[in-house]
Amino acid sequence: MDNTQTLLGLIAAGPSHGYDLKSSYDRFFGSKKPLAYGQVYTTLSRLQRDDLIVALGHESGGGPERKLYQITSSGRDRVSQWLFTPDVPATWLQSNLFAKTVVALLLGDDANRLLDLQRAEHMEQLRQMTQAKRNADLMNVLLLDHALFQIEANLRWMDLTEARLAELRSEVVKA
Amino acid sequence: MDNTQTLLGLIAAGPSHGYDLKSSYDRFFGSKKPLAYGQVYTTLSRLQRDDLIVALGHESGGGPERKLYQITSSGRDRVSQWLFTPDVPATWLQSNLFAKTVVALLLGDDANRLLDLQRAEHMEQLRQMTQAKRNADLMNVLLLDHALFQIEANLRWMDLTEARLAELRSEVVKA
DNA sequence: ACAGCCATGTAACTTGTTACATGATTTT
DNA sequence: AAAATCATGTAACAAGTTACATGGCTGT
Repeated sequence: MDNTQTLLGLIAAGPSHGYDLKSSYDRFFGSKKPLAYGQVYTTLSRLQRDDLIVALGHESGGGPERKLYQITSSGRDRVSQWLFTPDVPATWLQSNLFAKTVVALLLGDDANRLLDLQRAEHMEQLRQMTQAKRNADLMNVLLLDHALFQIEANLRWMDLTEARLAELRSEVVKA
Repeated sequence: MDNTQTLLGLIAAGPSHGYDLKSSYDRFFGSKKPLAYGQVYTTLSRLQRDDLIVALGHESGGGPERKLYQITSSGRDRVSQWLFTPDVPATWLQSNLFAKTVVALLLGDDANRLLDLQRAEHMEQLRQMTQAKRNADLMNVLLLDHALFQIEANLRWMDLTEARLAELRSEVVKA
């Protein structure tokens, strides 16, 4: 997902320090997949090295020392470029689900079993996320909707694939 | 997508060497996102180090030296575990598209513009992939179908999100 | 006094990317 | 003879994960 760009984007919204960035990040992008502190501080030093952010100096009043970082104009350009450059398709063509299915077919292994297991997991996630949407704020509803749409797309693909398994098996043997 | 696991899966299908694995990989998983040789050989040495594969010795007859690798029983276990352990939801909750949208909202920047650009790119990909399906073998049809379903899901999410932008802006300001 | 949170960082390790270097064989 | 392809690898770097180390402030 590119944590570096996302963090830079958060700094672009206003000067901040590592600890705070980590919690903003987690708040916006979900309790699953929390950002590690190790990641935050190493990323910040790289951003500073590349002149995309600058340290505003230490703030020590009322609490532990905080290092405030502010975005530079160069950093602002970078964010803008990131935002308005649409992602290329490579992303959509790499899928664990597809890779596993291919390998299962190559091994003559039980591709049906794999697909059934994945389907069960997808259904369970569908259930959980639909449930979670009930108490979520608008931002999290959007996040969950995105995941829900993807899950539904995967389910449709699995149905299609399972219907074609026999054909696929002969295709793989040929290769 | 986890290249390490995928390569191990390909070796599980039968002993092979680096060069050959790279081309199998590219054939199965698409011309976009070709696997770098650097990746192949470093991955192979790590797999060997971890006793997931063993070298069958050099084959020098008729051509350059080739190092054949074979999967071990430990490696076979690993593949099996990979295949039949369904992916967890974290994957579906991290999306560049979502991250960009959030950052655009935070910056008070033009989220509409971002979504329109992404939509245009998605439509173009939809067109290209639909076209590509015409001359594709079954395996590639499956790959393309997977991407097409994802693109459609993203398009639907973008529509939904755009319809909610006004609401979202006030939500973000509150935060 | 102690627990819990705020805050920053380093070290070791894994994975992935790009570029470079080398040389043999096959095809034109 | 030259070009394309087969084949293996190293070096340098970027990014991500986990674990560890440190210390100050706040609330009970």
